[in-house]
Parts: sequence; structure tokens; C-alpha cells
Amino acid sequence: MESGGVPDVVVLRLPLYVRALSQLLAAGSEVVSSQKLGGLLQVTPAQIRKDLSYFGRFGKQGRGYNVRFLRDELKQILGLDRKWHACLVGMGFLGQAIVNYPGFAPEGFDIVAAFDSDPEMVGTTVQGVTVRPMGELDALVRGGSISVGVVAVPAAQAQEVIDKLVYAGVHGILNYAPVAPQVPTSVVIRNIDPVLSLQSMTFYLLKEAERVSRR
Amino acid sequence: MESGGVPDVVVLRLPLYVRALSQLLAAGSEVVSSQKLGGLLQVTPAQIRKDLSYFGRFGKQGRGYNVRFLRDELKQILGLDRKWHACLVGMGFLGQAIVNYPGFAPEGFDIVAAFDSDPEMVGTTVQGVTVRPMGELDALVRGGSISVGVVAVPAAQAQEVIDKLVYAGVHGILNYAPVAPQVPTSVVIRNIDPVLSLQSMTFYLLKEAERVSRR
DNA sequence: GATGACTAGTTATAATATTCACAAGTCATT
DNA sequence: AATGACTTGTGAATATTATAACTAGTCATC
Repeated sequence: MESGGVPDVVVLRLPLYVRALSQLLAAGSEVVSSQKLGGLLQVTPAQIRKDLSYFGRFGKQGRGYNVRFLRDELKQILGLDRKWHACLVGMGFLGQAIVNYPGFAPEGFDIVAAFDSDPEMVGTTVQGVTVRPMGELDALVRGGSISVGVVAVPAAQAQEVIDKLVYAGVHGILNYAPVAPQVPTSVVIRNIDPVLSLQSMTFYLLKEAERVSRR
Repeated sequence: MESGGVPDVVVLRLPLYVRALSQLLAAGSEVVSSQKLGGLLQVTPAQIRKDLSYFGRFGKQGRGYNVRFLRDELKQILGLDRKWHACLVGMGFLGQAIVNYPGFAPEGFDIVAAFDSDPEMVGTTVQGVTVRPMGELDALVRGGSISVGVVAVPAAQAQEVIDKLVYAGVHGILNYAPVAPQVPTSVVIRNIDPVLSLQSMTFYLLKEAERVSRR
């Protein structure tokens, strides 16, 4: 799939570049070549140059890329030069871990509201976020600036919650439930599914075990 | 990349098929066509048939696939017909959420040991798993049946921990730290990185916002 | 037992993605 | 100012992946 002439796989790699560039910047590097950046990320230099070429010309021949400049350009391209408001649905163990996760806010992702269907849970406050009843979801998302929904409910309720989020007008969904959700093409969805990751990993572990036992 | 003639992308999709088949089974379906399975997963029927053809012939023309049979075959191919032992490194908020996550055990992934560098943490027990000092990692992994390491430490310590796990003989790593880890090619690594997911999502959210504002 | 509605497996084709290779440009050094 | 070590951006060549198309079955119904 591709959007605006840019292949999806390329867009998926850009945040990787941004992160590596930020690290280089923190380490004091002012300039970096596609060769060095590729080494850091296990990506070929040609791929980096090709990826960047979809968006413009950021480097200087014989010299490389200005680290800060390239990072800032990429952040702008990805929309990371602004804040994004998200709401979280599901305040169980997983939901609480997500609210407490310190990695979102520094990157500009703020969880500004949380919802749960459990009356026991509603009203409590976690990390400054007050848990609201599900009934308030629609009005809050519709009225406000919330563009991302984070789903942390059990698999059985996931599709229903996703439908509600989509109906309320969310444009992106980060789904932690182990399901294959159905969303309209206008909505961007990303699934976080460690079990699937493990289940494809074991295919290779098996192969490795066979290889070893054959020795 | 491919292993044993099977493209990696195919291996990544197999667990998806397994999950959908399990659901169908639970719902009472005995037979399913590539068409129907594809509809469930948003994958073309041709792709499903092609993917399966790498491993054998599982269906019957005019009829489809026997759900239970196909699921069991795929589970065997992926090595999901046995238990896998994992150890967890890092018992902070994230690590605790991982140990408490109820999705691993039913799929055969058991976290049998946990480690943390914080002396305050060592000795405590979470979900029946006692937290050990880092010093014990090597001996425990080396001696035992642990083949997977789960990394839930801060980014700054991640590579160091991964090196230790690899050195101790782990063959697979599930990494939750927001880094691009370096591992030998013999080790399989999967990164769980919600921030990266969000950061590529915003590219499309931006486009959508532009589209809307142009109206 | 013929008909027709389905469907798997597979070969052929098309679409995507990656890598190569090179012209053009940078810059430190002599 | 010439040399040489680097490095980008890009069109062309490869490689990979996905889809389409077709053959050979299956099975319920008449």
C-alpha cells in the first residue's frame, strides 16, 4: 500500500531514522552519512538514501546529512513536531501499564482521557488521568481534539470498542487486543501483539533446535 | 529474508491464520475456504493458498480446509504444539505488566524466571515468579531450558541486557525497549515498540487532516 | 450419472521493494 | 588548483511478493 506516492514500508522506517538521529544528536554528532546511519540500524545505506529521496534532498555529497536538520525535517514530515491527543479504553492491568508508560509523552503523545466499562474503575485516577464511563466516550472524542484511540480491552470486546472509537471520529487506533480488527480504510490501525511476535519467532527457534540436534 | 525456502513475510502471517482458525473452531465451524478465512483477516484468498503451499497441501478442492486439521498442522509447523520457556529481564512497571499479562501462558509461553538489577526488587514474587539478581541470569539460562528472553529494561540498558542473554545462549528475544538492538544472525529478535507504531501512524493522520481542512 | 456451484493448488504475470552503480559534488590536503 | 577520499541522489537492474488465471477436483442436486 502507498499514500501520496510514498510506499508504506518507507513510512514505517522513518521513525527509526528519527530515533537514531536523536541519539546521534545527543551523542554530539553534527553530521552523519547514510553508511553510518545504516550501520546503526542494520539497514543498507542505499535504502536510507532511497527512502529519503521520496521526500526531498537533505544531504550534501561527500559530506553526509546534518543530523539536527535531517531529524527535524523527518519529524515534520511525520507530524512529530506537534502534540497528539489520545484516549485510552480499558483500564485493566494493561491499560494502567500504558498510562504509566513513560515513553509516550516525551514523543508528543498525550493520553488525555481514559474509559472503562467497570463501574468500580470509573472515577479513579491513574497518572493524573481520571477514568470515565464508556457512555462519555462519544461526546468527548467528537467534541475534542482526540485523534487517536488506544484499545486495551479484552479480545472479546475489542471490535465493539474499535467501532465506537471510529464512530466517534478517531482517525488512528493503537490496538493491544489480540484480534484482527476491521476498520474503514480511512482509519489507520496499528496492532501491538507480542503473542503473534513470539508465535512467528518459534518457527525459527524450531529450525535452530533441529540444526543443533543434527550435529 | 527467508528461511528454508519460506519467506519471512509468510511466517509472520501464519500465526494470524492459527488464531483465526482457533476462533472458527470455537464458533463451531468445521470447514473454511480461503475466501472466508481471507475475509476474516483482510487477506486475499490467493495469498492464503500461496502461503500454505509452502508447507504442503491441507485443503480439498470444492470444499475448503478442515479447520481443526489446518490449525493443528500450522501449530506444529510453527512449533506451537509445545511449551516454550522464557525469562524476563526488568521488573519495573512494564515487566510486571508482562508477567501479569494473561495472553502468554495459554499459548504455551511460560515466563519461568525473572531478573532485575534493583536490590529492592530482588526476592519479591510477582505472579508466582521470584525476581532474581542479574548475576544469576547466565547460569540459569545456560543450564536450563530457557530459549527466549524478554527484555523490559530502560533503553539505556537494553543492549547490555540483550548481549547478556545472547551470551547465555538464548535463541530468541522479545524486546520491549525502544532501541534498535544488534544481535547475531543466529538469534531471532522481535521488537514491541508502540511509540514507533504511533510515529508512523501520524504521517497518515496528517494527510487526513490536510484533506479535511482543504474541504 | 450429468450438471453446476465451489474451491484448492499452482503456474504465470504484475506489482513492489531493494540493491546496484555511477555521475556529480564536497572537502581536506598537498 | 589539482588530487583523492568520500558521499549523495537517482535511474536501471534485481529480487521479492502479491495477484490473477487456470486446471483439476469435490459435492450436492436433479
